Amino acid sequence: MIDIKLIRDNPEIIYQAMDRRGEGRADVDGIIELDSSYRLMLKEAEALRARRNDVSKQISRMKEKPADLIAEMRQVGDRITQIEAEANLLSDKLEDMLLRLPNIPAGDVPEGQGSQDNIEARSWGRPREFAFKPLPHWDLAEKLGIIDFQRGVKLSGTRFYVLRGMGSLLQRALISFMLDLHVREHGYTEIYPPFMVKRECLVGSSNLPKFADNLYHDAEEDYWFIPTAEVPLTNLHRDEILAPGSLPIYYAAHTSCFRREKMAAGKDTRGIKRGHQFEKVEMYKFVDPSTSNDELNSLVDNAEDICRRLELPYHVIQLCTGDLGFAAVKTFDIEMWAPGCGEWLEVSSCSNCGDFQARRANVRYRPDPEAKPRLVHTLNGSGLALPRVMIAIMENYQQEDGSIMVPTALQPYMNTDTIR
RNA sequence: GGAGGGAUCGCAUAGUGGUCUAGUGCGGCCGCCUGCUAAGCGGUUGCCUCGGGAAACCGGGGUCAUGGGUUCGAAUCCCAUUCCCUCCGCCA
Repeated sequence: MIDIKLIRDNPEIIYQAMDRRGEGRADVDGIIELDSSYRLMLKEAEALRARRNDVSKQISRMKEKPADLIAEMRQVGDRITQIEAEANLLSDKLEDMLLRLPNIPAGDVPEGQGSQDNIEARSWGRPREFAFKPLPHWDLAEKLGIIDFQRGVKLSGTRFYVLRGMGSLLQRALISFMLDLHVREHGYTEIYPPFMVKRECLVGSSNLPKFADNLYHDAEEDYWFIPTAEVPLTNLHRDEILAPGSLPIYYAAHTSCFRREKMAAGKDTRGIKRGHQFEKVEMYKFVDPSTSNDELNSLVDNAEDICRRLELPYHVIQLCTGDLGFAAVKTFDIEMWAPGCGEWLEVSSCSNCGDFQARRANVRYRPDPEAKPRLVHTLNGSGLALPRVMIAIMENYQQEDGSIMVPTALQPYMNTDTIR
């Protein structure tokens, strides 16, 4: 959420931000208008309250209770109730509009309309030369018996699959490998959070109210299935004031993620690239605002480190203003080349959200013991998304006989050097 | 799921309709005292929001789990919800 005071005092900054994102300005005007009428009403209600407080105090000191004053205050009370009811309607509407307004892109984010305007920041490694025609992972995995697509569909329908034997072990090995690296070498604390959370957590992380379409929801208990560990991690410190010296905080979590993928019906249904349920290791940071840009760079590097150690060629893409996510100030995606299906796979997306989520989730810190609380900055990044890394491993490490070599870094976790 | 108890300023507690502008202790901060430390003494102490101000700050409103209600007036009374604790039941 953008600070209403910033919108109120510097609307031109917000107009420019919306233009850069390719969004309209209409909502901004609506917000400014609502805000001003709301504050007018609030002022009136508060003046009446001040009077009632004052008179009530006087009455309390009188022995004889004056009937006329009491009658008048009864009317004042009714009026307050009336005005506040109207003011609450306005403030609810205002809140909803603010929650649907995207974040302001950083000044150094390249301008652009959409993904075609993203720019490559750097690349690492060289794609392997194949002496044979590399197979897509769905053929490889099926032949090896490590992914069962048909039974996945039998159990749960389209976009579900079953990992089996070495397929399941490969995923588990990767999860342990990634978490170990983040915890032991990158300084993250491992977290195991709930996979179902309350509605307000989704508001805090920016998934609600605007993106309800992509979420699974249990109506009976009002539990929401997390689409990413970013949701519970953001909310770990919701409504808290972090003590001086406690920043930065680094968390890493492995969770299942649940997404309806309603918009993409029929797209990417082959293989394990885009399922309704998938595993991901997520990195999350709560940091001092002055450091968040540097923290983004080290976050991306932590994700890249996984790729390098798995010896999988990748490139880093900086998203342009038109492709930036709702909550992000600045984002870098990491993509791995998959020679079998012949496409770049997004295995990580690392974003600095500035104070956008922190304001929604009310996460603050005290710079020093006597200082007023300030909003933290939050950052999130995949480190990494499992299915796509598995695709990259299967397709890049495949051999002519259909077996798959295990990356050196994973061998201790799998007790073998080949999947056959 | 059933029965009962509870939620107060960082922590611990007091507070059953108007001197609560929420008291006290601990902790924190500032100062004094003091060979050093400890102790002692004095002062101070949250958060949100609106208005004024360049700012320090000043004034208003709100905040005693949350949302409603009763009342001129609610931490206090009523209703609903959430969470916690105890016991019973069920359970990986």
